[in-house]
Amino acid sequence: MELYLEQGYEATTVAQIAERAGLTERTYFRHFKDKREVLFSGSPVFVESVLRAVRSTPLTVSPLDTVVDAFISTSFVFFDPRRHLVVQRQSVINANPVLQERELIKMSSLTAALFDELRVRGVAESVSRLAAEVGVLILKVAFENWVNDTAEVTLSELLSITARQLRSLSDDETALSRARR
Amino acid sequence: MELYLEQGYEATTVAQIAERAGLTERTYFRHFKDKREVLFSGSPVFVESVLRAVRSTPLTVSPLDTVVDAFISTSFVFFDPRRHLVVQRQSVINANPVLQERELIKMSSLTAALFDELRVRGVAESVSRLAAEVGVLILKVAFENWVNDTAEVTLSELLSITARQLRSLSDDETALSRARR
DNA sequence: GTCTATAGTGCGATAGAC
DNA sequence: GTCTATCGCACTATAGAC
Repeated sequence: MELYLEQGYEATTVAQIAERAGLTERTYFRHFKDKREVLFSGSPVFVESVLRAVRSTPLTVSPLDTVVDAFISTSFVFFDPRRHLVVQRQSVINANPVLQERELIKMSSLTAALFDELRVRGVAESVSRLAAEVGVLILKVAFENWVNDTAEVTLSELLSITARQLRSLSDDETALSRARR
Repeated sequence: MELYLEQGYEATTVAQIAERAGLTERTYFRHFKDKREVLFSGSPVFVESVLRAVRSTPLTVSPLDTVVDAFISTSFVFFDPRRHLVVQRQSVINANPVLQERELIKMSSLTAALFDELRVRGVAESVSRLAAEVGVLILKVAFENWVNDTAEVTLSELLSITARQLRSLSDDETALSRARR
């Protein structure tokens, strides 16, 4: 993070990262599969925490609410207390398309993991798929607003707000499409 | 595509691609910025076509319907007549995480382009964002079902079906969350 | 820990299109 | 005469094989 912030991502070599960490280049690649991965090492921990939250949610809660609630409780622990660090990390990512690619595939694997978890709970396949996708969409939008927001509202709050907005978008759409029939 | 299908993506070198095309490696990199990009050269054309469709839609149509309708009309021309080729291409992509990363960032730039287009039409920022995101989500899910489907339904039809499912997911959620209050 | 293949870049030369 | 496409060559860094 230091090197990426000081010199930019591209200008930084793995050799430099290894040196600053007091390791050899070879050892870097043992821990992280490529130059990008070091910025995403927290991702599996986050995913596991979300899945745990889903598992501990009663089956009476709707699938989408289950997912969003899991994000809310996990964000409260994972993101809200570390806003500054998260913002720095995001600024590095936003400046580099190759890092954005990696971030997107992490999101996509989060979606896949949630889909599986919902399926295991007995939710129908097509509903699981959509609930996982829509849930992660809400996370994405809320997260972006949280990072760009100057007024320091919590990510947990923004997740609720975004979920509500999405519902009202859909209500409007439903109303509109009914009106047009 | 030939080489990627014959030998796999990783096992294929840029030198081989250039040779089969009767060019040098250096010229390949003039046309495509990296080894992956050659599989995505159709993407900007698709995006432009979608944006044109959005522009020609009356402002009375809701934002989400505008986006979905644009996908339907463009898919009818772009995907439905070339199912076999699209399926082949997708099988190469699905076998290689680095190609999936590239695909995801193309989707993300489609979302950004749609967001801008809606904004230009005077749609509010937060609505534009969500309509673009939800629209692309519908495309993603419908496309995956289309590719995996043996019964040859058109992508255009699947787009309508998926949009309807998403709406009913949201209706259920709304009903459920109201019931729980 | 060492050794190597290959992706990807920078620069310069050449040739053809308009 | 300018613009654009191709090629050749030297070079670096990532990533993987051994």
